Amino acid sequence: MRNLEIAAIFNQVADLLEIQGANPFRVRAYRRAALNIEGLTDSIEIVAGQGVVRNIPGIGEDLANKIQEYLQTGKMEFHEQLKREIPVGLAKMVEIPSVGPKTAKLIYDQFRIQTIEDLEALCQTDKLLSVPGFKKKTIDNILRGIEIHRRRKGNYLLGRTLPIATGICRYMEPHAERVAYGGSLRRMKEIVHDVDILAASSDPEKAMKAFLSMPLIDAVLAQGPTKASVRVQDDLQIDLRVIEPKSWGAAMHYFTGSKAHNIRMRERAIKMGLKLNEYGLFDADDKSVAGVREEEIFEKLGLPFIPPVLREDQGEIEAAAEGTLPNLVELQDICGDLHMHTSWSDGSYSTEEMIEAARQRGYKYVAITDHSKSLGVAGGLSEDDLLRHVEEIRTLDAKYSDIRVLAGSEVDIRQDGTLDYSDELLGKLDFVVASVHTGFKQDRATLTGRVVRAMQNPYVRVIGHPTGRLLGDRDPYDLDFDQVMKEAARTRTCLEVNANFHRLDLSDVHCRKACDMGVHVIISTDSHNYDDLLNLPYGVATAQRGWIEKDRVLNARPVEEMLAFKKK
DNA sequence: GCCGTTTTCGGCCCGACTGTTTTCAGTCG
Repeated sequence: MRNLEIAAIFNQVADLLEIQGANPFRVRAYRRAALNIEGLTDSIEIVAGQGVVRNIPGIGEDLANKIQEYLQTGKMEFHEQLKREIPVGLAKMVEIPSVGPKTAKLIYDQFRIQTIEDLEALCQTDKLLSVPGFKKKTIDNILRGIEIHRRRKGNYLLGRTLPIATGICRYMEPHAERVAYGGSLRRMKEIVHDVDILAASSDPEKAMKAFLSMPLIDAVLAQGPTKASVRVQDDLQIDLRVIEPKSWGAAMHYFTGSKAHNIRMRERAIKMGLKLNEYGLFDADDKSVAGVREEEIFEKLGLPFIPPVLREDQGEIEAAAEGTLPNLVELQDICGDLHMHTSWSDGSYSTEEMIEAARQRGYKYVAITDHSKSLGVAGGLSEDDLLRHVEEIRTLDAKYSDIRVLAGSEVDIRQDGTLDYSDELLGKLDFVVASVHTGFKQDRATLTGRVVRAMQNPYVRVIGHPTGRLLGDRDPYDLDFDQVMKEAARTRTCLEVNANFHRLDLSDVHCRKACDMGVHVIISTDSHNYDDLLNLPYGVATAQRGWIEKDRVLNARPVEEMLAFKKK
């Protein structure tokens, strides 16, 4: 997959063109192309091999040629040329908040500054004051921006950020008529960069005042009558926008994004002789056609409601127009959790305690899947222990009438691709998850071979956390997903959508690919304690972002039907 | 640079806040 490489180059070309002062629409064209290549489920080499690069939205003749050139030579001459004309350091400089392309270019032209360190040093002299348009405040802002840029990790896990946003909404509720979070958080992206809060109020001043007096604020970055930005712990930025209640729906749509989705929606509005902005949908006479409810906006644009998780301009508007939006799996469809650990291996609670917790969540079934023997660090069970554990599970299963308890294992896929227990032993279990926990650094062919071999085992129903990634901590290991998914479809082995918000593995992009390739999934929490059970919504949202429909999710089926999904 | 219910040229989404300006450019989302 060289998709990300090409997307990164297009993004850098956009940055450099912007600094050169190129046509903004040309810049946008590169950005849009980058975004669409990033979101592509297939590898760009394959798409190019089939000669259908131009089917990707935003890729025309010119960009198609540039992609071909890069795939064939490993370079893109236009990109190289831009790098010769403009120091790449300038592209880095625009990453500083408050420094845009114009400022970067100006500073470079006047002072030949091209690194952030040099810019900082320059700001500490008074040389910049001689430049028209630069006064102390501007310079202070640049220095502050440099500091934020240095400190910010910029990437915040969905599961860490959502509770903060929910807390702020709860805090704001008494001070406005309606409050909600929007942005990438509402779209449930695995990583978000900030928090967008929207409030509807006929007294914006009151709402704004309440927001700015929240105790958790470290600094106020900007504040106006209807819009404010603040920074809280870990440099997380929170933006608030206050609008009138009559604009609630339009504003929710606008602030949920994505930006690419919004642009497409506005273009659609224009074609229908309408104008869409955060205040509403307006006709040629500037009369409001819709705005109070988000659903109205879609209705008046001739579309069914598009769920926020799909709003990425990845074909959802076309699908909506054709009436072919997916029948997405929903949280309430999930009737059992099929991956969890107990104190028999590295979980925190006893088998009975975990069953009880799952039962209280209303699940109809649960699989207890502790680690297997070779995973010593996680207290993997020996064969004898496993047999005793199965006995315990059978006893507990008999005790409960309202929840079915399946005896399982998360069996290790060993470095040579064999499984950690014999087939005879696996045959005594109801439900087997197979996972890679070691040898992440092996080459693509070896790792792919291990997973493929595991899927060929008749007892393995699902591959756990298929890419092994830990968001922000560990890259996914190198798997040939075309091969893995083909084999998963052929052997009717499910792939797990691990709902732990550090993993979300499969990712949304891989879910979409699974969808396209006829692979079934299981959404599991991989719980090690009670709190982990609460992660399920993140897994469901990730599946939704990958357009996964209910009938593709095995644990959205009754237990007998789920178990009857036999392997080939 | 892309694209087509205004189709191969001439458009391209829209508005808030900031700082420096007296009307706007730059940045951001």
